[in-house]
Amino acid sequence: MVGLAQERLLEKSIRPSVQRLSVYQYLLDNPTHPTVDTVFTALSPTIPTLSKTTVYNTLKLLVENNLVQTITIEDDELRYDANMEDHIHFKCEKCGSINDFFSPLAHNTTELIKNQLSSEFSPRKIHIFVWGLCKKCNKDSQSVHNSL
Amino acid sequence: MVGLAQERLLEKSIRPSVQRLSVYQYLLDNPTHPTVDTVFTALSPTIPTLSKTTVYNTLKLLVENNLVQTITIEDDELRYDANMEDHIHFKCEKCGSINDFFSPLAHNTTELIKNQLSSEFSPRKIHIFVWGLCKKCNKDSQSVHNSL
DNA sequence: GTGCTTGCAAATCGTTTGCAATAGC
DNA sequence: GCTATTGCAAACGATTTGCAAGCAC
Repeated sequence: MVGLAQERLLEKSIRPSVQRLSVYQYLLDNPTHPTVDTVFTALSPTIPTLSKTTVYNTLKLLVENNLVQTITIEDDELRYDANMEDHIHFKCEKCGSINDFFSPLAHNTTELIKNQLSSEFSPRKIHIFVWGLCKKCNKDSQSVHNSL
Repeated sequence: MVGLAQERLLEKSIRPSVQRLSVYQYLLDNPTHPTVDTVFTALSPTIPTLSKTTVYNTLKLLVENNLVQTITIEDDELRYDANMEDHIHFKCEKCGSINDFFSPLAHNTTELIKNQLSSEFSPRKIHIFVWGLCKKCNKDSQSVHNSL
């Protein structure tokens, strides 16, 4: 049996080297919007010769082939996401976590914007980013309030 | 008469130095989502002693005081926007221009997302980015098609 | 005079580039 | 063997930091 990662690479005529498979598989397994450094650090033990350049090259290749997308929710570094479905990204400004929302809202909103804009423009990709407090941090800050 | 820029700085207890007023006024006058470098280059002739560090410091200060927001529609550099209303940013992937949409769509979508998420989270800021072809580039590419 | 602001220079850090070594067909 | 891929080292560029000089109240 051939893995999903390998299958997708072959579909795009990308030679499934160990490095490429590992990077792509890592993104598929970890929908945590990792940075280049996170991916590199995570895979280094398994592939001791891995270089950061290869991680950069591989991610660039995957993005160009629409297997992975870049997430620009941070001011200072790029994140990567192998999930290509319409979804909203929520970043907690307290704990820094980035979570996904796959509700119909995300899909419907994306479609709505696409349709409204498509009379004049050709929208290709839509990203919706939300910043605020996540469930946990929200609760924590309420507890603090209550305990005062 | 005191200008709008100065008024807003004073409201936030920010000392309205020449540099700060110039940077903020530039953003108010040029809703083109400039980069740090663009702002610096534009103001340098008027303020010959201006340093890029001051532009960085000033923009950071304005962002912290909610007078300006950062736009992360580019993979590799930050842009700044003094317009704090709900609006959608559209980036043309051909000519690179970034345009605003203030349609009810932008406002309503933002409100919708805020409301839907607010049962569990505390959303503070929402950005909607759209990539594709702008009106002009869209027309150009169609002309090319027709002439084939 | 004291504290805030500015601006130069150096440092930092994410990312890209050049190029030689390596691996796969 | 030839081409694609990898990975090291150097370069690059945006941003931050340290700190001394200048400015405002």
